[in-house]
Amino acid sequence: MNCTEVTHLLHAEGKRITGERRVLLRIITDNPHLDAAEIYQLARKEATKLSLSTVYRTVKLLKELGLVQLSDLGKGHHHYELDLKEHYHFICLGCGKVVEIPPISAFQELAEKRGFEIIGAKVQLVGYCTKCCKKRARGTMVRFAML
Amino acid sequence: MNCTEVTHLLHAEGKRITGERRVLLRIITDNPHLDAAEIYQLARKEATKLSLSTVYRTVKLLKELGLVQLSDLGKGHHHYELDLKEHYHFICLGCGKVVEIPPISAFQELAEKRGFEIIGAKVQLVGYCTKCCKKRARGTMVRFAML
DNA sequence: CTCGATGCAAAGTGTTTGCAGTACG
DNA sequence: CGTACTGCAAACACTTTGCATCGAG
Repeated sequence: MNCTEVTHLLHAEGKRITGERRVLLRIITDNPHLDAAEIYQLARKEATKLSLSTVYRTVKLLKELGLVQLSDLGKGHHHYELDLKEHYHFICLGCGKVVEIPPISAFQELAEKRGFEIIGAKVQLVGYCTKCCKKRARGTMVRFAML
Repeated sequence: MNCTEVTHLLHAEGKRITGERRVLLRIITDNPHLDAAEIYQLARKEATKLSLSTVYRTVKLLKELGLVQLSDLGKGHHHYELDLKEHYHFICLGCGKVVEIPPISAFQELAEKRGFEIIGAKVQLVGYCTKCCKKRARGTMVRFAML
């Protein structure tokens, strides 16, 4: 789902394509994991008068149309991701980095066995990235085995 | 990780085991996906004077010790889940039901290949459950193919 | 032109914190 | 008995809403 497609869908839904929306849609389709404040910050560079309300209203609209999904990657507030087709993330507990990982194909069998219909998959692996693994190996012990 | 184990760990960390914490720990270890308000509501049945602050403080404590994980199952606010070892959820877009599904084993290879260390996995499949699939089959068309 | 979209400020949520009193260890 | 924990209320951060105005269709 790219910017143009989203715009077409909005239009098809009878929504108006305003300057603000054009800017917001491009930013949201270009960037995978932004929160409202980050979208606002980027948008203000192009549409200087744009308000935070409009960011929220646009994001809410996209959410209602099923084009965007809320996610909380452990940062305590919402991030927005374009559509819910597939999201495979590895989140590093050491540095907080979020890395995209390739999809895993084992889900469809499960759905068939259970009579579910799977629309999207969201996988979050949590752990330590290569760099933080090394850092931890040399560093002090962690509190518990599980941390 | 059960209630007793969590209590032991708290104690080992030099934390005090108060009446409030006993109640909260039991509720949190017994229930997989509660939010702060729900924990509070349940806890008030046993500890009538317990405050919402204490719920938040306890949950925060558990989070800092790595015993509980925040998650946003698309409801717009935080739910708390005991530890981050493994969480496999199927979320129904029709009725909002959250179903536990069995773990998938394909992650470890990935980690080895990339030099990651995986501590926990959180998988959210999104779609329609058996009941809602049938309902949809008879019902009206949805807005877009993707919804 | 008309009605949906916007900016602004004010109101709502959910969460955190300061402080004085309480009770665990 | 000291100090970590608690309840309460006030502060805070993020999100939503009411209203007058603007502008896409």
